[in-house]
Amino acid sequence: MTDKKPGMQVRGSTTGRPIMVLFDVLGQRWTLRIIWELRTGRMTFRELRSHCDEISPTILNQRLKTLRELGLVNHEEGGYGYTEMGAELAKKLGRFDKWAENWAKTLDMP
Amino acid sequence: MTDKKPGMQVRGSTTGRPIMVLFDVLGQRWTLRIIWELRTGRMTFRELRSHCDEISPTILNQRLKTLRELGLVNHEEGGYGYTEMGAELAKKLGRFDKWAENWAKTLDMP
DNA sequence: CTTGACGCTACATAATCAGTAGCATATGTC
DNA sequence: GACATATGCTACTGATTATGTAGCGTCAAG
Repeated sequence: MTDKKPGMQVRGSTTGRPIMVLFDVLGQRWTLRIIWELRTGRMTFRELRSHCDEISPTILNQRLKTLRELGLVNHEEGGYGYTEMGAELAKKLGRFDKWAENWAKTLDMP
Repeated sequence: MTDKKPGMQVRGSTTGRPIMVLFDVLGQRWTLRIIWELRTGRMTFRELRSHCDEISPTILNQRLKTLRELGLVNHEEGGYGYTEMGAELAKKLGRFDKWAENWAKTLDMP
């Protein structure tokens, strides 16, 4: 089911280029959100689920499985959380927050 | 159809927080890829399509519509390309490339 | 032996995506 | 004017994914 790994072919790319694999994975619904929510620390499946607005457990589980296989998230004492690489990625994503605020302003926004 | 704008509610978030809107949009299939492919410059619908591995025109059009409404992409002389904000976003995404290469290495990879 | 939290699965329905065909407009060529 | 070509895009059908709700099996505590 989860057979996305750098080096393998992914939807829309026969190269297996890591960035393509990454985009392919992040381009799945909820993945970005899940990574984002974990920024506040480790949490259980159910905690994570409620942080993600009660996302369906089916999807949450699928995403966590993928993220674990890709070495971005793990599950140990304290619940789900980042691996080292996962933390790096999350840090990068964090930088979008400020940008998004500005972006919102350029769009005539609340 | 495309009613995603910062300040509005999106899937999984009642706050309309810009970062959530962003993640919601980027979490749609092909969106990241489309932004990525435009990095080499403006191109026509059809050119863009072939850069994206012949993505269905239905989807491409939907995504472009959304990206245009969100002020990230526009369509003028020379074809589709970034707006100012779009270029900023793309630049940020570009930084994932190197990270992804390293990430791939940590996963025992080609 | 009941209670509660945990990680997760089953299953049916709804939303989204994909793939192919082809239209309408514009531009250039003869 | 008739014809070819490129462009942006829509229509339509079938396949894939996501959603939502219920609840199971395990474990630790009371």
